[in-house]
Amino acid sequence: MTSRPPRPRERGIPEATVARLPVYLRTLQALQDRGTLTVSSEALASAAGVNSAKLRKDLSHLGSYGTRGVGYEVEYLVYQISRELGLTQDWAVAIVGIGNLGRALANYGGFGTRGFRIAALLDADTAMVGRRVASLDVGHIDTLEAVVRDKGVSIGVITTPAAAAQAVATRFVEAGVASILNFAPVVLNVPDGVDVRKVDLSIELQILAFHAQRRNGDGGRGAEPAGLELT
Amino acid sequence: MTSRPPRPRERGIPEATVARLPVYLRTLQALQDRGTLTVSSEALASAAGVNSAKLRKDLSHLGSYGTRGVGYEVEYLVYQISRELGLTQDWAVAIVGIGNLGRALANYGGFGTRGFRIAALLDADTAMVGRRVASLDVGHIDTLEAVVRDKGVSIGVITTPAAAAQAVATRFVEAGVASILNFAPVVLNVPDGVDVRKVDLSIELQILAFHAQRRNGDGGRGAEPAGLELT
DNA sequence: CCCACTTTGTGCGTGCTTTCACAAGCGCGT
DNA sequence: ACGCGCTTGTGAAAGCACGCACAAAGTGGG
Repeated sequence: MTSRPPRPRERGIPEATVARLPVYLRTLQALQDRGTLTVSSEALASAAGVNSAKLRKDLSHLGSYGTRGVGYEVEYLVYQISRELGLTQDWAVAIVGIGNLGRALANYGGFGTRGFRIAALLDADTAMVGRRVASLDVGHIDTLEAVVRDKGVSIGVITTPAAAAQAVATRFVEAGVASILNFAPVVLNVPDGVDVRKVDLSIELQILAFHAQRRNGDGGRGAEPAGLELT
Repeated sequence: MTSRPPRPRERGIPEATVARLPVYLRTLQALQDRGTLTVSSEALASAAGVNSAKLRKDLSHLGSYGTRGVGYEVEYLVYQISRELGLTQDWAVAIVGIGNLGRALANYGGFGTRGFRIAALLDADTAMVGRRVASLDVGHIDTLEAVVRDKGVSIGVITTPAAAAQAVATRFVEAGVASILNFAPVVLNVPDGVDVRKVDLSIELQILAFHAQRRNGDGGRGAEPAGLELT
């Protein structure tokens, strides 16, 4: 029953492409640090771990930024991708749930290179409130709305226990945050127009386990311990 | 095609389906905890945040475990999915890189419910080696091969700085670990047959930023359709 | 100026994913 | 026993994504 207005798909850059742009960007920045000035699609694709045709098609969605016979100018491409991803502006991030994971994220210095700034840390535990983590004072969850408003937070990160995640998400949304990164192992329910991405360790492990089981003898049992052969 | 060891296809469950099974599993376990005995595809899909037709098709790849007119028996389905994902056996996990993130993972109690067991923590920093984290003694990275062999490690988790990740991955592979979960922001280069999954915070943030920028007035092109307003 | 060589940008075929729509099955009340 | 209502399982269609292969476009040498 989503009576959403027509989805104009707009200037559609395919979602699959968007997901790869950050990888290209990082690869290009590594090249830049090494002083590389231009790079061919073949070389860049190889470094980014993708097919070169796919890379060229991905980049073609941004525009024609390459030079035939030469390749792409690294610096220029870095700028174009950054701009497309919105990294030329400043994004204020709030992290809710300052447990082990929340602290790890807060201290993760290169929080994705530039563009993102951790503006606030919030927790429900009064024993945690007031403590200083990563050069920020941990605030109480009750101040979420004020913090979002005063600090201009536009991205919310949820690292709370599963039980608290939905409530935090709802408060984020009602406070006007439309981008949420969820580390809690629950499916968040949010209104249309709010963008939720989830990072889930146990899901990744389970997918690995599935393939590992298939590689081994499969069946219901564990078969032999890890296969010893490779190559 | 070259000579693939056993069978390349077997009972091909689509990759997209595999990625969703853990979500269904978790949702079912939540229902189970609440005492629910059976669930319809509609209700389960809603709770898992997917379309009910998709859910039914996904489950149909495992077999016909539902009852028409009734739905799915929760407990039975939990078992079937668990078995398919390989969670009925025990997976020994080694975490390399005991920084903030590594510690967070080590302490993350419900490491994805049952099925996974953290068997070892390794680090290159001698100041960290010997310390006790999450009831385990941190070992030195040089013992990786011995630990993998002795503890039967089949899944490696990399939480090192980017610069060290590739070397660790290579050592894992050569030690016989064919499943790697990588948190370091680099593209890992591994031989065929090794399964690498990556979890990358900054990539997720950048994708969120892209969509957020698009929701707003956009940064490069004013392609904003009429009637897009919020608050 | 022309030609050989390099590399981009893309049309097109192929295969995977999602969604729709409905026949087949199952339980229950009568 | 029978039919009604509900729900699964699945063809079929539509939509995406991927990768090949090649024309177009640019560079550099003679």
